[in-house]
Amino acid sequence: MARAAASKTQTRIQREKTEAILAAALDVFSTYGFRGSTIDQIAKQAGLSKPNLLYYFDSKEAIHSLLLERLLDTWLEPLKKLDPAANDPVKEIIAYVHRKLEMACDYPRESRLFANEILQGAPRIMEQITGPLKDLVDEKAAVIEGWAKQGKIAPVHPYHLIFSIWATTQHYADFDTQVSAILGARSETCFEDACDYLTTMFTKLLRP
Amino acid sequence: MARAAASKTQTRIQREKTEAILAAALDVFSTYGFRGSTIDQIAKQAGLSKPNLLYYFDSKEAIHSLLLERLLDTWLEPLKKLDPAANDPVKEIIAYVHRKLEMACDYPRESRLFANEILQGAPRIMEQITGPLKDLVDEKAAVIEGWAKQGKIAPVHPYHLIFSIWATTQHYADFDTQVSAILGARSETCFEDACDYLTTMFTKLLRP
DNA sequence: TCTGATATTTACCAAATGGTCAGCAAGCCG
DNA sequence: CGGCTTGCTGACCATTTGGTAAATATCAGA
Repeated sequence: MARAAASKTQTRIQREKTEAILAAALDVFSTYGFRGSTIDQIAKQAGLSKPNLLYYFDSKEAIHSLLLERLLDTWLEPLKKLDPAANDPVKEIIAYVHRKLEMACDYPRESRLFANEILQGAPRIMEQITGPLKDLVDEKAAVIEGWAKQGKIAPVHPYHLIFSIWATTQHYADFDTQVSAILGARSETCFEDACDYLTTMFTKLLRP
Repeated sequence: MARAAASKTQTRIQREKTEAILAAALDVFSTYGFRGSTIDQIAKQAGLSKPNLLYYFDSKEAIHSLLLERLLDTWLEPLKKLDPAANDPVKEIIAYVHRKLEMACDYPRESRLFANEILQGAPRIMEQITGPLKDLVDEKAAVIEGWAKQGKIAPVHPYHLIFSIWATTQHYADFDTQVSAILGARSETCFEDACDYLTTMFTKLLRP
């Protein structure tokens, strides 16, 4: 626990500075990964000196952990909202795709932070993956399979459906550099085009 | 240029050691990214001392550059093979998906190396992206658009089609940790399931 | 087997990095 | 204002890191 955060009631300055640090850390970690990032870099980005930053957080790892911890909740929210009782399952899944795409476009740094962590073998969030994340996916995969058995959507492998939704949506955040470079001027309508494209793709796939 | 590699004819040892180094470097770089990897780590993995490694390569960056350079050719090959004269465009694109998926599964480290580089803003391969890669994609996107206009495939945004193929196939290499953790025992049939799933998805999308 | 080229090691360096500490400065509250 | 807590800094430290230099060991060919 950080010295400053150890007290029960945070002061105004504590709140402001910790948030500034986390914001800066998100920038840096999402770009360079954990090992590729330095405290100095984060401190500079946050407008603090290194010792000052370390007054608020005990270590580099502590910042990273807190960031990942906070991330996972937000990250799972779109899938959590998938309603098993929806009366139009195709629309419900498409809505999930839209939420996911929006999240990737609104929070690209979060997406990259997550991608970096997974790429490196998820050393710091493996428990979260095999725990809450897996549980949620298992649950929702069962829902999807149920819909398929009832003939409400076309028969698809539920896990690979989820993977393909993750892959296609997060691609726009994680590989943004590449996407922008290739689209050039077309980048301006990228989000709308992607939204249309993915809607079509998953609708065609899922319509019974 | 590395001292050892400067000579025109490489000796047996030079060939062996450079390959060992590149193999080790691929392992390390693909996991930790450029900044997160150390020469010591690579040297150890290759069974060499650090100075000995630096006898073959001038710097950490030199190894990384050579790796990326070699990578891009292999990486673009599947798309290059997309035949504009194919008489069944849907099948032709599906075949491309299969080549891509196979490549992701056979060369996951290469996929991750590339992913790491793009995630970090592609500082070392931006020219390759805006150059050869973009040119190839532009060319093939035009082919796909042609097919769509002729009614041979359903009308789709050609660039986003390509992105979605990249995203879905590379996902199995880049996010393997996550995929395996979630599938658990189901991982064994992952490749076949993914192949089936993607075939269905893209066939449904593209069939006119 | 001798010799020159190639290969490898030991010892080293400067810079960067994660982190600490003692002391000084600012806020806050009576 | 005075005093106590909170916030911040500069100097410092040990370790790691990328990289070098010189000395030594190994190899291939005459």
